[in-house]
Amino acid sequence: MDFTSESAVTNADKTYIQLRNDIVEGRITAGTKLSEVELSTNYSVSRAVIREAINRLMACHLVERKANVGARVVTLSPEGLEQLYQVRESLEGMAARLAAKHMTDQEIADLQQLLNAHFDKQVQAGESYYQEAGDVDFHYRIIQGSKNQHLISVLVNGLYHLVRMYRVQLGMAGPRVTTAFDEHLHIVKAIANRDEELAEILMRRHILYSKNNVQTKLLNHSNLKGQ
Amino acid sequence: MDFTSESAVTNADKTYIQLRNDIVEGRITAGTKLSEVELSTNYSVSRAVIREAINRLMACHLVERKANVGARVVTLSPEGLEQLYQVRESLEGMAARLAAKHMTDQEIADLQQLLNAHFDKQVQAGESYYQEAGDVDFHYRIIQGSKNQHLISVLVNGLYHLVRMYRVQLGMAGPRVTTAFDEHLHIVKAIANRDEELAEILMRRHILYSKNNVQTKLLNHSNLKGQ
DNA sequence: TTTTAAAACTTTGTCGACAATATAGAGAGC
DNA sequence: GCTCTCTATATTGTCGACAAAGTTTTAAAA
Repeated sequence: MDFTSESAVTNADKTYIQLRNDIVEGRITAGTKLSEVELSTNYSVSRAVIREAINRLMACHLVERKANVGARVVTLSPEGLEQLYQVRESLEGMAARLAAKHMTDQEIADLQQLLNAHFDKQVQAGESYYQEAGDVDFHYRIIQGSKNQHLISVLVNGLYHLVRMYRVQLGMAGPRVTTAFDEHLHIVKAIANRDEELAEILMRRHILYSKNNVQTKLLNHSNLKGQ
Repeated sequence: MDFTSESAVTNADKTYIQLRNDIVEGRITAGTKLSEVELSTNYSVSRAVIREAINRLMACHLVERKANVGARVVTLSPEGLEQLYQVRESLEGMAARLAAKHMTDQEIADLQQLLNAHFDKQVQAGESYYQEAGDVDFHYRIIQGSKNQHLISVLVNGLYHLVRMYRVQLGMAGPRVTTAFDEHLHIVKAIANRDEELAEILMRRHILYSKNNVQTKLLNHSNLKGQ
């Protein structure tokens, strides 16, 4: 699940990752003010490393800071979700295009095998499996397959944490399991055929569908909370 | 030129901007090791603010850091340029699409007027004008016109500094002046017609052309340096 | 002469204290 | 009773010093 296998050598690294997970997974709720002293006692580190962690969280749009005032965890909103998925559509579409160009035959074979494995598990677990891990795995591999460092960095180190935050906090389970799987199949097929154009189009459409799905969920969510 | 009109309230802000400019404009050459103590004396601030500045520079891909070793200014390469422009193509294409949807009529009118003004200056200055300021202005407005915060942040606060670095350090003057202007005209026309699809296609093509132009320049550049 | 290991040194990572800015509260004036 | 100002308090921004990790130098052994 922590699909980046990021190496945390320094103390600031570890604190950043901890804090990030606590935010993404809702243990620190959206909109909360982040007090540096409070955090430094909670995480048992000095304010300096907390500040560095917060700076990194700003870089991936998980917190916002106003000078001399402080940092707050971002708040989730339908507009934010819309905009996030627009960027995903754009970047991951390009990633699929580049993956069709740059992935090795071996990598493509591995990807197909991954889908097969997920399909098996899905059958076993009664369709409830292919919701989180499988999807993330799939998208992550294609992003890596683009072999584009900027793309990889912006998506994996940046936006994907926010994506995960929306997913977790909206309690992503639900339909769209099987259909998403089929879409993944078609995308891989296009990549295997080295059809860059089609790979991009299919990926964009896939994310567009995904957006609509998540958006309705968000609306239900806020409706429930509103009552 | 400093088209972001970013507000630098804190000392770290100012130092970040100074350092960034010194890197982008080549006063600190690509590949240089960034010594924290040396910088802190040069910029007359403590190591803490230097560290914060370096962290922000990492976020926009202008420096890379290895833990316990130090930070280096990135080195420019044909591959890096290619990858950078692939991301630009993707994101700015989406920006144009969204601009066609979300820009107000007034904003579009302003944009057309901007192009006209640039055209006049271009005639006066004998075609050498429309190389930097005009181009940046144009792209910046469309990015803003997308009204997508993530898009704006990734491009303006992130990748565009690297784009500028390539431009400055390759000494961007040269042809492609008039053709780029025409392409801009067509893009604005598509936006004015609210033709999202076409706006995206034209912008992507525009950046693709631009990439090819810059790439040949980079090749010449490295050839010259190699001799 | 080459290789290896240890010690000296340089650089980064972390910390606690001080300075500057913003927020909250009390009190005076209207 | 309300508003405005001034003061007190709390929080962030900045600094210099110490700790830890990496790098270079030096010297000894093969």
